[in-house]
Amino acid sequence: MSIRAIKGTRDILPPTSSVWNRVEAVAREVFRTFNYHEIRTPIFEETALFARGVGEDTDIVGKEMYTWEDRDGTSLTLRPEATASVMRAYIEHRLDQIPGVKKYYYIGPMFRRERPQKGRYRQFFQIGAEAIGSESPIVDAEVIEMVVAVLQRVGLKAAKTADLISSDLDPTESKGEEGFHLLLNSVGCSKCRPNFMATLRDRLKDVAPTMCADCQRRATTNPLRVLDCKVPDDQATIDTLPSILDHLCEECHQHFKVVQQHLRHRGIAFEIKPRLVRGLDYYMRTTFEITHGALGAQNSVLGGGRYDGLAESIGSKVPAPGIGFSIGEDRLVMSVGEETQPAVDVYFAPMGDAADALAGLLCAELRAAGISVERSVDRKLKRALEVANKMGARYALILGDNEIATGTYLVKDMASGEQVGLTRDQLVEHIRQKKN
RNA sequence: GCGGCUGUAGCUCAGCUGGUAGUAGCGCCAGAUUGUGGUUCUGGAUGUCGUGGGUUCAAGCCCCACCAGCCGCCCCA
Repeated sequence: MSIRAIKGTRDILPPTSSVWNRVEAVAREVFRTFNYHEIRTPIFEETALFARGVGEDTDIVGKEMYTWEDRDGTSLTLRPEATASVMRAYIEHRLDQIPGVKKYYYIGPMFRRERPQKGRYRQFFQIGAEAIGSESPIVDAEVIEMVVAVLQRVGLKAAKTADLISSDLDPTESKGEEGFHLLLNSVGCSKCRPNFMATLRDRLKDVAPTMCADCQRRATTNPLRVLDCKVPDDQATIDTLPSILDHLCEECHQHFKVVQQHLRHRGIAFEIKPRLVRGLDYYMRTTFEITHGALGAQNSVLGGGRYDGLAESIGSKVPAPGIGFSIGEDRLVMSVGEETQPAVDVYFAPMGDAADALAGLLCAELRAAGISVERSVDRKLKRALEVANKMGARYALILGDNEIATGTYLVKDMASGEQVGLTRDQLVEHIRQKKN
């Protein structure tokens, strides 16, 4: 058997690759308007970075990383996410010395060794952004506003949200299933979360035995996950469990309140979901997620949150509070849907040796004018036009002995079939005009 | 990592209770007189039937293992 792409990886081919390009271009443009700048970090790092940053006990670190030992014995890991790397770079280059809130974005592949499924790959792509250097809830709201802007600009519609706070997202435009849906929560801080965890564990001791097998297990391994259980019979019990939002300390409560206020000011619809749990240890206070109905089981398009303690956990002496998100680009592209690749402007068919000799320079001129050109290598005009048609070319450009004798170029509009003989000067103008 | 389903030409698929692969549709290639496509007509190419074993006189169809994809769980983007 021939060599194939390995499990969980894939080739992104045209025309789908053009959707990826568009999504990335839109993201970059939106980020620019919020004054975010690109950061490119290495694709592998010392394993310890992720172990400490993401958290030893998370599934990501515990069983999903691609880790190997380098020749000198250091343990290296293909990055499973980028926030830890951005923070590492921030600390390493003393970016805290730059005034104001530091804003970075990245686009690139991440690696997690999970069982592949639709919307979940072992090499997948994230578009993410981080705002570091401020604890202000205004930054939280702005980050969320920015990512919502990316989704909208890419053509997604907001879904009808249950406890909708009035909105310019125009929720009536789409049916609940189809659009995207912003979920918001606060998971507290190092002061208040332990209290909540204690009461939650306490309660679970009593109720867990009546719940599903998964929940009984989670009750000890990962109590927060119980809140996220989808088994119908468990829902009644879950409703009786304490909510993190009732256990926030005063600072966290205030912070969360202000985030919501600012989202309302901007008319961004959201749903508060006290059960929203994130799988990375570094999250605190604000967490959020956006789901999209068209995706199936892996319906989360992006997730994010605040990570004020991350810098310290990877060894920084200076605090570096921050908030960020990452978009699952593979999933975003899926929910955007297919698009057709822009067709070539001109399919150029030179016929005969004299035309061949002139062809190169003419192609160069057209391209220099911004016109895309495919030069035919077929000898027969009939064949050339067939190919031009199949490619969806807008124009066929014919140059043979007849044209050379009269000093013209025959331009054929493939849609209408009309042909005109033009001089060299008229040629570029003609094609450009109709191109717009 | 666990469970279920699936795997036949480039794509979508057919293949009856095991008998030696289908003129299938789309696509591709070549023709239907000399420099004109999109419609039409004619002809053609392509498959180690996911891979490797096993049962059988005989396997695309049955059994086992592996691989890959999809769906669900877990988790997350």
